[in-house]
Order: sequence, then C-alpha cells, then structure tokens
Amino acid sequence: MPRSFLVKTHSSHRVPNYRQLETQTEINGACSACRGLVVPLLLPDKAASSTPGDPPRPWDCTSIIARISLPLPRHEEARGASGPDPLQVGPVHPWAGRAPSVPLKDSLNQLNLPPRLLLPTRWPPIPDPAGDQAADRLPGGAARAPRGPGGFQCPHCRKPYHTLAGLARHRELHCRLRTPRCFPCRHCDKEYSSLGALKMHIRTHTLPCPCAICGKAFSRPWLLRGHIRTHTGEKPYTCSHCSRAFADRSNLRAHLQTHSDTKKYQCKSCAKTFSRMSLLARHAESGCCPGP
DNA sequence: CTGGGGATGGGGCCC
DNA sequence: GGGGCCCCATCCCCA
Repeated sequence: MPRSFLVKTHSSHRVPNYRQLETQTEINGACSACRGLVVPLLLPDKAASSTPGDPPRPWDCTSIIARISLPLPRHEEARGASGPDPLQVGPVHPWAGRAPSVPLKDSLNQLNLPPRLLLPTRWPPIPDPAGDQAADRLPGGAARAPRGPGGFQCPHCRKPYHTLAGLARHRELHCRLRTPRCFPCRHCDKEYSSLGALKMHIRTHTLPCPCAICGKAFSRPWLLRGHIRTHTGEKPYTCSHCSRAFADRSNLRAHLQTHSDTKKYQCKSCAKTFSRMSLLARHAESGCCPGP
C-alpha cells in the first residue's frame, strides 16, 4: 500500500479554490489550531521520507527489491524516441514531486539494478529564475510545480505556463480526461479525490504549525505536540515488558518488536527475521539477497 | 555490520 | 469540515 494510497481515486469536475485553501492565516500567521508563534519558515531542506509503494506482505527481501525497482516517471521515459500523446498521462510520479533523500538514493544505487532503474546521483535542479526564488521554494525546501521557460511547467506534459492559475487550469484538464473527480495540488504533482484530502495535503506545504521553542514548523498540531515532547522530555508511552518510556507510540510499537520472539520481517533467502522493515532492507542491501 | 531508539511525515478513520 | 488520533513508514544516529 503506497503511502500515497489516497492519492487518486476519483471525483468531480470541481476546481479547488486555492485562495480559500491557502488562507492568510496558514501562509503568514500562526496556526489557529495550535496557536503557535509567527516565525519565518526557512527550514533546512530535510530529506523527505519517501515511500513509493507499499510493500507486499509477507515482508521479504524480494518485496524490498520490488519496492525500489520503480518505473521511471512517464514523462522521463517519454523523453526518448517518439513521445506519447502528452495528454495520455501515466501514473502519478512515484515520489510525488519529491526526490528521495541522498542517502536513500545512494543505497538504492548500490543494488546492481538495471541502469534504467538507477536513480540519478544528483537530482536535476529546478529552474529558479532570478528574483523569484521564494515563489519556487516551499517551507522545508520542497519544490513547487516545476518552472520552465514559460514560467510554470506541467509535470505531466511539460507544457509551459506563465502563471500558476494557468497551469492549474491545464492540470485540471489532465485530470478530467482521466477521471471524473480530481483535485491537483498546485505545489506538487499529487492529485486527490476530494477537496478535503487536498486541503489536508496542502498543509504539508504550508506548514502552519510552528514550534514556539525552536521555530520548526509542522503540518498538523498533533505533529507539533509530538515535537514539543522532544523539548520537554515527556514520555507518556511505557513498555509493559521493561518499563522503558517513549515519547511516541510508534516508537513504542517498534520497541515492542524487540521483545517479540517472532520478528515480523523475514529474509526470503536466509530466513533471518528482523524487527523492522528497515533492518530487513539493510540486510538485503548488504548482499544476502542478490538481485535478478 | 547490526540492532535499536528518536524524530518525523502523511493518509485514513472516527467523532 | 476540522481536529485528534491511529497506523505505517522512513531517516538519522548511536551503541
């Protein structure tokens, strides 16, 4: 199940009202929900976690390899010989507008994958015309819709547009050709089946909840609260086996796996089991399960 | 090299 | 429709 599994099921011909979605409050002010302070959202370009696809179960090395052996985005493949009809768009970019972090890319590139599947050592830069850099960069360093010679560029067919509004209308056309209901994000190439899902997604770009202590911004109030625990040291989740406490329930869950006799993730080659998928993945990368 | 903790992201579900 | 929480996933770092 891809983490973007919500990305795309289908809806109406409605066009999202971006002025309504991105209110002044969210862009320039404090989050009304978390009542945080107004701070500049100039954050380091933290590597975004990317999960191109949900690994099939049961977990095994093969599935790990399969997960990272993603096809290139359609428009990348189309750069060769005869390009397809630009409006016959393929699936949404597996990384949904975000390049994998460099360490992940590096580890993927060490896996002897066919050259077609290797990731670029350096991701192609997004055109950044002088004097308008702020408009192309989002809080946290995420890239907005790629800009081309005409200003903004369609992620599907690369057609250039001078304005975001023009690009948004054009992308809506892409959506309508494929599905009856579609709400594209103007900041990246994700698309949603409902306005609510899009609105929630846009918060990941606007990051309306800044930490009053360190200024780091989050998309949702509860994410901010979890972060604040890292400042206060509060650890409300306690392991029933060893009484160790954790600030995050997910981390407690991962910890509980270490008490379990039967680990959840098993290597298909050597049958060794691991408490986390990331450990299994690292095991696979280390050469236990050579690729095809 | 491996195991594990810490921190964080993001969509879904429920109220 | 929004908020809170759940669950899953990932990355980084350290022992």
